[in-house]
Amino acid sequence: MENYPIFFGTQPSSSTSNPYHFVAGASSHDHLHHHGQAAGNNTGGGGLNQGLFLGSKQEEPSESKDGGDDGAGSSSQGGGGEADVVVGKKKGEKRERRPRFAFQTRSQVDILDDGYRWRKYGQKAVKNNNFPRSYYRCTHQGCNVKKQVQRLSRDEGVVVTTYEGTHTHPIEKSNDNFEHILTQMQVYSGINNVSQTFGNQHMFQ
DNA sequence: CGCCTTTGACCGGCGC
DNA sequence: GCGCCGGTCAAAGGCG
Repeated sequence: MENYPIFFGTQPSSSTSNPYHFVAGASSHDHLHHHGQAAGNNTGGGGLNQGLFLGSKQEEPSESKDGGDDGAGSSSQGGGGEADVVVGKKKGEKRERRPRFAFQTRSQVDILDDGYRWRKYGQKAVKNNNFPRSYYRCTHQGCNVKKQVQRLSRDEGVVVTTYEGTHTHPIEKSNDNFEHILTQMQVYSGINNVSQTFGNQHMFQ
């Protein structure tokens, strides 16, 4: 997972075929000031997942054993990959492919309230990162959306959140906070190979 | 009292 | 085949 090509400028990836060509739907629209709007796209992750993109699962070829402790930023970007996550059942059962998308915010807290209810089901230390990664699942019945939250060891102020799957139900709360999150949200745009920040860049801290 | 976090074990994939 | 590594399970405890 360290391989997400959403790194800021750390790793200039050639990324001619970067799968992450998504633009935050909310910000590309007018304002997301009205919460009702966000709740409207029930298919999306509360306005987030909507029309976003498919992430890729890519293995990093080399790197292998711990390449270094703080190597969080030094992981390879690999390049292209498939655009789906395979959640394989056993033996030739159907493979679910689900959209996945990651973004990073600068925040003091790991838990970003995006309007959904999440239950934590695991926490694991990952390589190249001093901070553990947390695994959450949407508690709504029948909704198997997952997300993982990880803090960069290099930059303690940056939290990477990865969503996986699509919500099958409307959002539960009005997400006022989320507007604030979008403000700080940094998304890697493969097109220009630059990370862009939405809204005002005044971030606390 | 119900829901959620915590935490170690377990499991499967992959590289060596 | 073995061990590493990331992801998930499930029991037990915590908190509102």
